Amino acid sequence: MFDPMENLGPRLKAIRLASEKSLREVARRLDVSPSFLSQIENGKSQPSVVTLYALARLLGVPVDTLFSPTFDVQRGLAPIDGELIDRSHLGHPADAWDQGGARVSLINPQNRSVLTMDTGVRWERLAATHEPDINFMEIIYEPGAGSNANGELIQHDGYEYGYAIDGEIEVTIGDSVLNLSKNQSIGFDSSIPHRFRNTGSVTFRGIWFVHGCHPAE
Amino acid sequence: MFDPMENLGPRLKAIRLASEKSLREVARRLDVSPSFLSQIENGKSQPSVVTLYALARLLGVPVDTLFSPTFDVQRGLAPIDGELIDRSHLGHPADAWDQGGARVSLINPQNRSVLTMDTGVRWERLAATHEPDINFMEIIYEPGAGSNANGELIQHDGYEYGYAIDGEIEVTIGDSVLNLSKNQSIGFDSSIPHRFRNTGSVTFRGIWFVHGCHPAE
DNA sequence: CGCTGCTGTTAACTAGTAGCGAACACTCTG
DNA sequence: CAGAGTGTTCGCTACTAGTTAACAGCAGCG
Repeated sequence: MFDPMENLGPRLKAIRLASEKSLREVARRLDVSPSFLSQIENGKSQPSVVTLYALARLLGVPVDTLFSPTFDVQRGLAPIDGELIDRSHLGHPADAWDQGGARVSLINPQNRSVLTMDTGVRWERLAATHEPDINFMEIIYEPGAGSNANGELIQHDGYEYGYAIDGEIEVTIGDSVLNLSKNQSIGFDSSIPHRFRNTGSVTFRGIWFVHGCHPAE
Repeated sequence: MFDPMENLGPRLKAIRLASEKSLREVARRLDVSPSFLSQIENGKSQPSVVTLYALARLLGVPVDTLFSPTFDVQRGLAPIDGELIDRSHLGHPADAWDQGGARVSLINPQNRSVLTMDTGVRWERLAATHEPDINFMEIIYEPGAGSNANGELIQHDGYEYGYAIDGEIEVTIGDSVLNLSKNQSIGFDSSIPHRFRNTGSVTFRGIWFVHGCHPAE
């Protein structure tokens, strides 16, 4: 058996910080004193069930998330922990993760499954429904990084949609070379050969949606 | 808001009975007194967080199950609750704009097609491919605004994915009320009745993806 | 029938803690 | 410097989580 309380505090704190709420703000909305909340977060006190529940609600996470040390909201179990996933192939982006099972999946930044490529590219999964051939993720390209080390174009069935949160990225689609920068968005038929490359000097972050309408079902 | 404790006791009892364990047996394995367990089940006392957790473990259900007002023991997720659903009208979000034609579409913020609702809700289209039943957009909810003026839930075929760029929004899906705040992301089967409402004081902005997988596939 | 062993429920009590207010140290901003 | 924000610690108390004990009801068994 493992002690559920051990991780509760730190976890709560992590989630609160991730959602950029101040301790006092959460305390106020929870209708508890800031001091008490601090004590909870530092494991010096334990909330009652009602408080715990309210807290989970406020932070937008299922209660179970607060217990398991590593936890992936969508499947209710400790996930494949990112980082070390061996990804030999690099096939279709929509295959990146095995499709999870939930009908509803709300994910906190620190709970995302992460796929790190060797090239300074990271994909962080944003939701896992049981819908096939769909990937919803945040993609991060460090300066100089490209979707493909040697610069070749890739293509796959389906469509791809993206929104630039931060930074700028060079998008090559077919013959055109476009620049996608902050607040711009893009959508394209991904059967057209394409490639991304961060030619700038700041990290690029974008919300990406890959819809691989299954070639051979 | 609903009171989480109200259903906790009865629910625990139901689950225990379903698994054909006697109160005393559960109490013994939980290492609490039978009387106390009885009090919990009858709402005359409340367990501590540790006890609750142990109880959930013992009964083999996720903690959240114990809170959800209606649930299905088998699937562990609150099912679509029949009571308030009838809403056939209220078209499909994926039909919001007529489907555009390009294979590639890069859109600048100031060039987006905008759909303004009367309720302080705006949808700004982020890409227009010729893919049917897909909508990729930025959605903006002013404080107080809701996806539906009268607060009804809507449902439609397909899936919906969202990422919170700024602010916070209350998401009701089925029986669950979640809070989606900055950097959090969500994905859900949109055939479950759902609703959004900005209950906070700042404008909510999110990247949204609605995928209406046409019913007759 | 009484006895034993099970079921769940209630009453009275207490040890422990959930939660509080006040004061703390720190960092920014003006 | 003051002022407003951050989170943390201390000491206290009101309350409640969890206890034991006695309760009622139902089954089988000689």
